[in-house]
Amino acid sequence: MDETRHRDREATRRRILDAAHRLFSKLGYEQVTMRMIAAEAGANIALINRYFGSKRDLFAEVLAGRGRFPGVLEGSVEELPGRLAEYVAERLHSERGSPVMEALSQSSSSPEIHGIMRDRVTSAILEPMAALLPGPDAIFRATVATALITGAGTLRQLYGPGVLGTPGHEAMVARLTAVFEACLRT
Amino acid sequence: MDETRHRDREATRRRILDAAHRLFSKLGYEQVTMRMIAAEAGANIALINRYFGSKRDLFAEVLAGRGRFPGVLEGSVEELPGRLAEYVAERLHSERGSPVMEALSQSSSSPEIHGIMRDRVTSAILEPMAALLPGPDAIFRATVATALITGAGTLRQLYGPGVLGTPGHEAMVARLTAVFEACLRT
DNA sequence: TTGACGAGTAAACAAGCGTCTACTAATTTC
DNA sequence: GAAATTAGTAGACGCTTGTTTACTCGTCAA
Repeated sequence: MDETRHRDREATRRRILDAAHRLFSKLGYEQVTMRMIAAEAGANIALINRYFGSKRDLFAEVLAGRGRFPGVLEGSVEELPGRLAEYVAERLHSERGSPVMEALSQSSSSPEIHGIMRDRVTSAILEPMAALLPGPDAIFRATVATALITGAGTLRQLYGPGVLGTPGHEAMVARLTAVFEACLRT
Repeated sequence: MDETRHRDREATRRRILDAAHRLFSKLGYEQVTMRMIAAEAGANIALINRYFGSKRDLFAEVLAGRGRFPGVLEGSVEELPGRLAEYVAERLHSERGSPVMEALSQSSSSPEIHGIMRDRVTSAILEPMAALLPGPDAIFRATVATALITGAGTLRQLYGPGVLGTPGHEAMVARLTAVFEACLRT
């Protein structure tokens, strides 16, 4: 009712979830501390574990909530390489990205969340992508494409926006489209 | 002279370096602790910093010492995609890998060593590979190929040896060769 | 107005980290 | 053989981590 009430469990919970989403996407699981999340959310640190149980559980909920591969996997298979190329080209010189992909590029070294990551990558990326692909070895072909996206994220993280020697946007998309076609080809 | 002497600075130094190499390659920078390195090397923990200065410096020395991309970049350009494909196929279902590549897949989220990693990837992989490639955007094309290798390492790390739905070795190499050709093509 | 409920808070917890100091003891030098 | 050198050791340092406990106090029903 009143939008000015000061003690709102749901609102606080969502502020924490949003803050965790932003920080995990940008920095990865390990680099983000509970205190950073609390500060970003403007909430007390004890509330995080009260509402989510643990850091690990919070991470799982972030992935579960926002984990759709945003639109890229929807549409015709013929244009899928082009959409993947656009996605990679964009994330090579911008800040934002899908939380699942960001997490995959940046949190894969934390054994604590391997299970969560694995399940999420499988159900949100690999399986849907493979389902689109005709022909044999669909899962493997989807895996190769996913590896390319992941590696691009890793290098983006390492070299910063712009990465190395990126040509113009169109040329870059053209090149990447050809590569994704090779990945996904029957 | 005598191979049984108990106090040998150089031998201990090398044991520590080897142990660090093994652990960093397998687990990544963050997951490896000084105490783990000391235990693996059979040396006292204080000797690590005495001989190498700090964990960061030790990591840098590991990368500097073993950082050659092992043979893959040597040979004809025409067969480079095939050699890269063999390399990726092998590391998809085995344990061993180049320390630079392993570190790249597993340590990229540690801002502490971004500078070290960046320099090493540039000088050991990207620049030598780009130097082999004729035509425009050589650095970018080498970057795409590197992204694929890196991403494969990340997924290997996440899913374990065998990864997902890998077909037979030959079919896998054939597919990957086609993809690398698309990456590197003029 | 009172009492219960619960959102929010402050502070501490144990554990682990990289690092460093003070020391022991083996080796070498004279 | 004594003294200097130095490889190796034990243990603590300060700090940060995720987590938890004990508490305050705003809110709402009776």
